[in-house]
Amino acid sequence: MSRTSGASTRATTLSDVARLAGVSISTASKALNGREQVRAETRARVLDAAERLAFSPNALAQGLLAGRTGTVGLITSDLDGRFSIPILMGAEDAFGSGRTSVFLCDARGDAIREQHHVRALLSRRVDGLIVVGARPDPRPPLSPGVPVPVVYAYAPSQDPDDVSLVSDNVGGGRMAIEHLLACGRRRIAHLTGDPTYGAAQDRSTGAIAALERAGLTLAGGTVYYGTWSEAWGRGATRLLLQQEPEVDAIFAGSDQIARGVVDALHEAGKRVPEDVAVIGFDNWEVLAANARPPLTSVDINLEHLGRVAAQRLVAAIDGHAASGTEVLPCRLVTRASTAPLG
Amino acid sequence: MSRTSGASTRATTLSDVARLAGVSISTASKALNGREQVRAETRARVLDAAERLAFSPNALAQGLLAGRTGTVGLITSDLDGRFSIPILMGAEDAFGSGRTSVFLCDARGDAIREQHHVRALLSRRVDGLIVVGARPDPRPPLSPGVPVPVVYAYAPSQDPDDVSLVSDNVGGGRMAIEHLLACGRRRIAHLTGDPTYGAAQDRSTGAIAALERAGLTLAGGTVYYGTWSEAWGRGATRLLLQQEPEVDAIFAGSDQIARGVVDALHEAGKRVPEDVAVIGFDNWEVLAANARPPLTSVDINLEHLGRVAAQRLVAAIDGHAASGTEVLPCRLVTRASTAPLG
DNA sequence: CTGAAAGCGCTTACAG
DNA sequence: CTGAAAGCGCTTACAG
Repeated sequence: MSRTSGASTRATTLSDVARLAGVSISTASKALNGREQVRAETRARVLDAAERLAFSPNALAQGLLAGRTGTVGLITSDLDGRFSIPILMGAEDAFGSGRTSVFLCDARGDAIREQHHVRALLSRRVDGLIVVGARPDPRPPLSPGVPVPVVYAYAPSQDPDDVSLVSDNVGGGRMAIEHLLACGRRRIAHLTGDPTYGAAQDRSTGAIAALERAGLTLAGGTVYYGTWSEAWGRGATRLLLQQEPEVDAIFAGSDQIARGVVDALHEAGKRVPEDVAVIGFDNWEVLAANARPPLTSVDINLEHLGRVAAQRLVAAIDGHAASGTEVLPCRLVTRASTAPLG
Repeated sequence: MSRTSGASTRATTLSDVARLAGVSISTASKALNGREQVRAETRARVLDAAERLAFSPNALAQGLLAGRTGTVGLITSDLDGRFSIPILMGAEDAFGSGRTSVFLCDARGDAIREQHHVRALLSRRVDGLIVVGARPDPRPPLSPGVPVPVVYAYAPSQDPDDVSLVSDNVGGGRMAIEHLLACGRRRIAHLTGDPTYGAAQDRSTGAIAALERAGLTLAGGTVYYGTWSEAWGRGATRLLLQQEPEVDAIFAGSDQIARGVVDALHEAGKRVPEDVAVIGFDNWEVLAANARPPLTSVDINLEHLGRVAAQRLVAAIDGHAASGTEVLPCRLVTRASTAPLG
């Protein structure tokens, strides 16, 4: 018999504790929960009994009584785990250790599967839901009638009355350009991904606005939209170098694109950052930190997003419902791919 | 008042359904649960009432009765989400839709935090636990006395009696070499990561054995151990090319290393795969698919690992406890970085 | 300060 | 075929 065969032994219950301590169940309950009306000596006896029996109160029974379970559902559509885990970690932090547990469900971008998970979670009486979208564009809200608070993170709900948390992509774009300007760059291009992504548009908007404020326009005359891939980063860079050989900085819309940019610059005989500074977006560690040189990148702060999502959810559960979309700031992480013009 | 303010309205209960259908609670229960002893017309009436009230049975109450909750805890230490999400997806598939929900907790490599999560999950009466390690080496088992079945995935337990599931790294190393041999390569080197990782040792062992079987030895005469980074992949490749300029294939111990290998080969004027074939390990999509050329890689099949972990856990919960470490096969994913010698 | 009783929402023998 | 009763493990008024 292995240790795990203990699965069959009944868990110790409050009445076991009460019996061992020689008190009633209600007294045992009060003693364990720190209620006032218990004699110190009695409380000690109960605590001791609980300790010896390794008593762990049944959270199901407690939840049934309280009408609150201390559980939350996190529904994601994250296929490679890049978004969900940081958001989960932020949420765990915000909920505080042990007070709340998180059900994580992956809907895989499928509305049916999502609906299915919502139903299962509601039958488990989660106190609330966090919905993490697959891409950072407005998404349809959960079907109406969900009886618990919902917070949308990363991808906002299309319903402006819902509580949504998104990254400030406009601000991130501005931040990237301002950093390049501070490095003394003046011929700055912007190569980015799929133009159907709101995030691509927003980052461009922020970038162009920051350039305008400095009295500049984009090198190459326009934003280079394409796909979120290294290959496009390379191709767009080659194109750019033909049209604007004197470019001295490139703002890439993602770290993947930035990786391609750096490679293509090397092949064209350009030094990074001496000749051309490069900045990425997402701060995806495995890509940004291992590039040659390591990439300066705009971090969208997913862990913080998760933390705030959890805070808003807790507030809503406690009846302090907010509403509307909240935009959270990005953060610049500087590495070797950007530096002042020597 | 937004829709989410519905949080305050009491959820509909079985007795609401019974009242609307004009039957007793017990009859309503039987009708909904498909028990035999209910007249068809009565059942229809109950089902209709449940439908109209959007009744969703309280899983807490059911779990309290059944002594089983249909929940499972997945404890991970995955900082970037690379392992947990595929494993979670496999587990979700294996558990079957809706029958089981998964609590995901991130211990972040901290034993205290892990212990903490275990306690919280046990108080929620999970039916079992899956523990996903931070790195694929044997790890200390959960503290004894956990009253539910535990399955260790990715990183095995140090206790050989525990149920553990690991990837066949020896087989993966063999597979990589056999593929290169099948491509007609004969001067094959192996550059890999941190030698304190059992996985690094295992992959090397498999590689060397496969070479021996073909009457060959490693190009360069030895395994090049280093770190799991692109930088090491580049450095090791330069070293190798000095010592063994005629190398015609490189087996890299990870995709990160393989990315560095490819870059360094290009810089040395070697074509991939014409002059040197390159194969990676992990099949980390973002790295492998975007390399130039895209990398052939050994996939450790995390989703399958999760699926099997869930199956073993379900079996143990049902009293069919297995024991010991089970080794799951890897899978070769071919891309353009390997090809037959022209 | 302590304990008997009611009840959270359900299921399952057990009578009728 | 239907329903009253007991009980899963706990907490919380309410008496004593």
